[in-house]
Amino acid sequence: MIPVAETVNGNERSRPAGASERILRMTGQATIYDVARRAGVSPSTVSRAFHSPDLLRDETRDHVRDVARKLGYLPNRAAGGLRSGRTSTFGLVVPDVANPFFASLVKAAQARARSADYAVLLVDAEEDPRLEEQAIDAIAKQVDGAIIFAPRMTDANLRRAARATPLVLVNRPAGGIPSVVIDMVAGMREAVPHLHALGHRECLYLGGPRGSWSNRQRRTAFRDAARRLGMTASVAGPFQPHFESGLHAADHVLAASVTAVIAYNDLMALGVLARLASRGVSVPADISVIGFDDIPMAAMTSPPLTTVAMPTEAAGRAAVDLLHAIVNHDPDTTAGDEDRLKTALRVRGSTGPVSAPTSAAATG
Amino acid sequence: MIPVAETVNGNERSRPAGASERILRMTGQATIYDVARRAGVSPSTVSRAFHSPDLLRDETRDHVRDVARKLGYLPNRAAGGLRSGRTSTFGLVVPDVANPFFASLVKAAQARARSADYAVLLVDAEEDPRLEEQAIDAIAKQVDGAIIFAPRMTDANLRRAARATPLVLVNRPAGGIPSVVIDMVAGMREAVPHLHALGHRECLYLGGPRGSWSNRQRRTAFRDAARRLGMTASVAGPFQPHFESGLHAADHVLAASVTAVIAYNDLMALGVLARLASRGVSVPADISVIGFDDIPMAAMTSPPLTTVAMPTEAAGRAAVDLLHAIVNHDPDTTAGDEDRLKTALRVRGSTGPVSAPTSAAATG
DNA sequence: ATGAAAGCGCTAACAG
DNA sequence: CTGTTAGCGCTTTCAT
Repeated sequence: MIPVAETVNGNERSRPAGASERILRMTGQATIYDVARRAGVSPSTVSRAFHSPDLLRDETRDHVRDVARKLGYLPNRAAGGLRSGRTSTFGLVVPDVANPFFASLVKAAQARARSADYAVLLVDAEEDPRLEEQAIDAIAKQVDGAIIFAPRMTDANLRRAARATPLVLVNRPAGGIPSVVIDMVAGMREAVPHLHALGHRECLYLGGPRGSWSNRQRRTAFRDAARRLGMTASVAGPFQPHFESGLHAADHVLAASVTAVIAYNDLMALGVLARLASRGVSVPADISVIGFDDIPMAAMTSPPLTTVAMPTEAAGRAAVDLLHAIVNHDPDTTAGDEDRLKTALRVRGSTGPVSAPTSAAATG
Repeated sequence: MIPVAETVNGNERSRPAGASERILRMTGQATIYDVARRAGVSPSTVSRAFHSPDLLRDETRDHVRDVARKLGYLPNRAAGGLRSGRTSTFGLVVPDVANPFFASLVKAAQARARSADYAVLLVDAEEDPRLEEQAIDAIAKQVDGAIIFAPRMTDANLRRAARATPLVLVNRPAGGIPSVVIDMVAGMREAVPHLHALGHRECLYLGGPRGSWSNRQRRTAFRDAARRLGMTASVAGPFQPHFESGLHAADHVLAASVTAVIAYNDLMALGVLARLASRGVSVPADISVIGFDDIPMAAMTSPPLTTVAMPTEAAGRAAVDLLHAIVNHDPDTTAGDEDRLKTALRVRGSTGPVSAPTSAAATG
């Protein structure tokens, strides 16, 4: 038999304690012990060189770091987390990363997490409430806390999940759990009067996913605002929050013979726009369309889509900040906190008033 | 002093070995020891109940699982990984999650990873090559391998990173490292002749990010294809691959007085479209525009944008499959493997030929 | 078919 | 300032 190799990639490998013959591990990686040995210090000193540099003489610190770099030492955070109880990782669960709305939230959250030196474990729940629940359980122990965008999970399940790891909910308040919510009601209260001012008297809300808290918020606010102005308000749905749903929903719009439409989100609104155009209906001359979210692409239809802008990036950052504060027991943060962010109607392009209201539409 | 609590959330907590007085931990979570004690078995049996169920009597397995569920036991994968060397987590590094192109890749990869029971650690590198490198180092030890979409990293750095953890590169071959590449050259070889057939004789390529491998591929293929057909080919750029860059780039298009434009990606192409429209230029009557990527929104401009469709979801899945095969030492996978996926020109809407070629444009 | 014991790589008391 | 020691929660030989 060939004698056991003593070096891997030129780096000596050994373990001081009881272990005598230490060989190469699967991935020839330098551990904290290798660095310690090579630098002629103890493992604790290596650890301190990175985590508590001020406890070390500058000289020692620099030397250790130098050796570490030479050996290509990369710390195993999971191992450290096991001991310290802190993984420096946040979970982030969203219904659909491919949806620009969530994508920008993910991006902002990721950036913010990084600047606080946290990694992000992402789960795309594929708009499936069961996956949302499973996801939280699956990652609970690997993270210091999680940001959950799960519009369809029940309060009970959310609370159960919150026992496994600190949670921050987004756009989905559930008693006692800290959350960041975007105030969509305010946006609806701008959008409906806007349509009214344009002369519309019959409007239709195209609903989002079944069971979605956001959708209930928007729908209720829509009905309230319309009723208050004496407008005829009808609703259709539920629809999946996708472009394709908008294409399909456009037929409901035409059937309902309304002059104004507010869609659950931009993707749907864009779908409506596209289908209406292919049906020869002119927007906004014949029908006005408003969508929520304000994704960048909404600006580029002609005329540009009027939207209710949701501060998604701010929401992503706020969620990370809140979670960070909770995990680190910042004094000025109480459990049950709820960050509330504002929406704003964003009117783009020409939106001339319509001629005259058409006949009433059924309320569903 | 108050005697130490023996139960947390109703679950007894204790540790068999040397540790005598075990108290509650920060998050009152059940460990494998709690389950073991409660089920009257050893920790190894609990572990086996989940990982090697066939080694146990059905009776034992069911009992243990039952107790585990009752106690709300969630395994700490990081701890297991420490021992077993497998974290069941993949890293995924992309330049920009908010870009629909990457978002759909992330989504597909995530879904595929989950179905193989892997978690995904996501890093958004913010189009910054330094962050790309740091990201890999930062997550190397927390993952079993990583999928890297880093168009700007150097081969040397990539190879260095590949020593830290198994890597699969996307759209960025680097000698020896397994990769999944989308064959953009083929797409360009369809797009340019398409424009030629439409009567165009002067075309402009709007370049992507500086240093991007993808961009070099597309640009070279563009020049070759145009030259072969005797077309006047010019290029502009580099541009950031965003909608806003397209708005700006549209001015180059008008200045170059070409009749056809191929943009680095859809986002830019849409920006060009928007700006041209606001300048009163009619597409495709005056100028033809083609973009790469084929994001869903590209279908909804009027007329719809002609695109070169990139199989992003397939790429995401392929990358995960390849990485999975490598990590698990599947026999039919060799290091240096390169999966190659095809693009396809997707012509949408009316694309009538132009009247006559304009004067030549400078080649840059 | 199950248990006992050792230890993954790291950090945190506690000593000096 | 630095070293020693003892685990974090889990998996895995090695014994039964």
